[in-house]
Order: sequence, then C-alpha cells, then structure tokens
Amino acid sequence: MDTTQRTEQQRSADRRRRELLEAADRVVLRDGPQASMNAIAAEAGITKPILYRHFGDKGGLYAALAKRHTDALLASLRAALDAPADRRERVESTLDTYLAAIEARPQVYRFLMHPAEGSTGTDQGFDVGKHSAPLLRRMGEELAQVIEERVDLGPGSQQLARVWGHGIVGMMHAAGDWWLGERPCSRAELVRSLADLLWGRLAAAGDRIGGPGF
Amino acid sequence: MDTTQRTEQQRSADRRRRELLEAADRVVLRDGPQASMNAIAAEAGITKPILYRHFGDKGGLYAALAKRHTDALLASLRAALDAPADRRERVESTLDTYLAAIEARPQVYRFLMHPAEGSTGTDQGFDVGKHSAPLLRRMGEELAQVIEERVDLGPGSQQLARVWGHGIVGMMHAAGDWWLGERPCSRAELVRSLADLLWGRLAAAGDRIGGPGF
DNA sequence: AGTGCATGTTACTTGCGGTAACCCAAGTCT
DNA sequence: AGACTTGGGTTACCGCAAGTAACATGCACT
Repeated sequence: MDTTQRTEQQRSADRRRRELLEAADRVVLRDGPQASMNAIAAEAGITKPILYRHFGDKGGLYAALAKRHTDALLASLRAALDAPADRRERVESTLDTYLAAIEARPQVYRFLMHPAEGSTGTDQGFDVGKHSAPLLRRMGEELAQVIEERVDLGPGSQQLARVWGHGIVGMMHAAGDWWLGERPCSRAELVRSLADLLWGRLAAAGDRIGGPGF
Repeated sequence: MDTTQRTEQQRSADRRRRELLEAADRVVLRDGPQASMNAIAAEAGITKPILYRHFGDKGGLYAALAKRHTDALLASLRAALDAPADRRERVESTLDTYLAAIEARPQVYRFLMHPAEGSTGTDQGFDVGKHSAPLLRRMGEELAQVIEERVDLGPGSQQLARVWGHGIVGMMHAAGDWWLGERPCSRAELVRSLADLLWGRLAAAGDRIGGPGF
C-alpha cells in the first residue's frame, strides 16, 4: 500500500504540474516571454511559491515549458527524416516540416528562439532579440546583395539571392557557434567542410547501405 | 562662432561617449552580459544617470556597444567578399574571416549573440542562451546522426556529418526566421530555394558580367 | 555679476525573482 | 476523541537592478 500511496501522490503532483505548465503556456503566449512569475501564478489560480516548489526557479519553468514544444517539434522532424523517399525529397520534406511548424505557431517559435523580445517589460541582462538578430540580418542582407550582384541565377534571382544570403549566414553562424563551443576540428577543416556543403557534396554523395540516405 | 562652439561641445560629448562605451566594453567583457548599469557607471568613474543621459536606456547602450563590434566585423567580411579571387576561394575566405573573428574574441562574440548567458545573475525575462541554443544543438546533432548513418561521405565522415548537421540546421533556422518576419515568398518556394542551395546550385551558377561572382 | 547649460550627484520609486515563516485541512496514531 | 505529522496554500518580506527626479556645480557668454 505504501507504493500505491506514493504513486497516487506522484500522479496528483504530475497532474498539477501539467496544469501549471498549461497555464504558463497560455500566459507566455499571450504576454510574450517577459511574462512574470506572478502573472503565471495568477493565471493558474495560485501564488508564486507554488511555482517555485514545482520548478525550482524561472529557468526550471522555462526549461519544462520549452521541453514540451521542443520534443513535439523534434518528433515531427524525425518523422520527416525517416520517410521513405529519395534524399532530395526528404530534405525538402524536413525543411517544410520545420517551416510549417514555425508558421503554424509563430508565438511558440518566438518564445523558444527569441525569448527576450517581449514588448515593453523591464529587461535585465541585455536583450538578444533586438540586437543579435540585427547582426545576422544585416549579414544576410549584405551577402544577398553581393550574390545578386555577381552571380547569374536566372529568373527570380533577387529572391533566391536573399534566401541564400540569410541561409548561408545562418549556416555559418550555427556551425561557428557549435565549433566555438566544442572545438572538434581546426578552423581550416571547418571552412573546408562548409564550403564543400555549399558546393553540393551532399547532393553528390552516395547512399550508405541500408536505404536511401538523407 | 556659434557653429564652432557647437561642434566643440559635440566633440566633447562624442569623446565622452566613446570613453563610456569603452568602459562598458571592459565591464561586459569581464562580467558577462548581465553587467549592471551601476557596475558600468562605476567602471567609467561616474554614476548611473549619466549613462541614461547618453544612451537613453540599457537597450540603447547595448545597441551602441553592439554597433561598434558589428560594424568592424561587417567591414572585414566585406573585404573578404570583395577580394579578387574565384568564387570558391572567396566563399572560403569569407567563412574563414568570420570564424577567425569569433575565435579571436569569443567574449565579444558571446556578448553579441548570446547576451543572456551571463553567469549566476538574477535573470528577468526568460533566458535564451540556456534554452534556444539547446534546441538548435539538439536538431543539429540529430541531423548529423542521420547524415552519418545514411550518407556515404568517405573518410572523416563523422566530423563532416556533424559540421553539416549543425550548418544545415542553422541555415534552416536563419532562413526560417527571416522568412517568418518578412514573408517574401511562399513556403514551397522557400523550401525549393534552400534545397537548391544545398544541391550545389551556387557552385554551378555562372558569373554575372563584371568580375568573378561570390 | 548673472544667466544658461552641460555635467554630475544623491536619493528615491517601481517591479521582479526568490524565500521565510506561518496556516490549515485532512488523514493517522494512540 | 484529541494531539500530530504532512502536503498544498498564503502573506509578507528581502535583495537587487532599471530607471527617474531633484538638487548641485563648473563654465561660457552677455
């Protein structure tokens, strides 16, 4: 009976936790990422300390909240990645899945990716949304312009150049960020690998044994 | 004389501003992005309200601070982009310039890109550094694994796959972020453009009249 | 001298994250 | 029945950082 007792209470706590997360979700989606703990607690019909009992601190709540959406997104991406089709088709399907997800729920997306963008709230610790994005954007636009000026892309070249500009900058940024954290190889190797990617080596590579490759 | 007077004071104010920015720079690079206005003011040898007189609010200071580094980085990128060489070489040189910059001054880089990561400070408005990065990282690692499993990349395949995984995810993310904000085209078009990029269309395209293309 | 005006200061308000201390209903032991 | 733990709950508070008001001072110009 001890165990059933325990699981009973565990269940109750978990249910509560889920309720709190849903309330937090509502508030965050309504008020933006600068939603206060007070507001979230109010929406859940309770008061702050309970939130802290459940999630430790604000980061904990955030992490729990992010995990839900993140897991859902990763699941659909995996599905697209594992579909039975040739590589190009799967690449497109994966891209489309991701884009469809962020298109369908931009609020969630903004919350996950640009948490500090929230409206007029008093922000502590510098923002990212208002500043790092601009750097990336500026680089993307600049690169787009160079591409459009100097590469012959046929019809629709302007839009294509912009997509590529932002895409390439994003690639560079993400790879650089990861590389800076893990230092898995020399800079020259990284440069070469990325250039190879841009040069179509992914398209040209053969499949491994065991089905169509990514 | 009125004008000279004005420029005189203007110069003085600008000098002061620059001094303040340099102090802010030192503090931010030392204490991380959660440096308080008080700390910055103290480092500059003055007090808070002056900072507010010069920069309006914390975001203004940040913006000014970011602009300096951003402009410097963009200048070197433009140089690499305009070097006289063939396209592949310029791509590699641009990538290398960027990576060298973030490698040389990781503190600055982290400040520009992940401002909310600062140590143990009391953070308001959810963090991004601790959470959005993980999503991107998880996607990157996951994709890397799929690539490594299913694509035959020859020697060094594991590292190549990881670079590509993170790079492709970054491309998708940045392009998606930009697209979501501007909606310059349909989702299908975006998917197609990105897949084309991955398929080496950049390498295959011809130069425009007027010199070697990007 | 006296009047702007830029520059600087102290001292305050507001608002948030986080916590300590208390509260109370429900079940348990004796 | 009545004392006793225990889990969910609240009020009231602390610390700290952003941002502001009001006051002080040095210096040009008339």
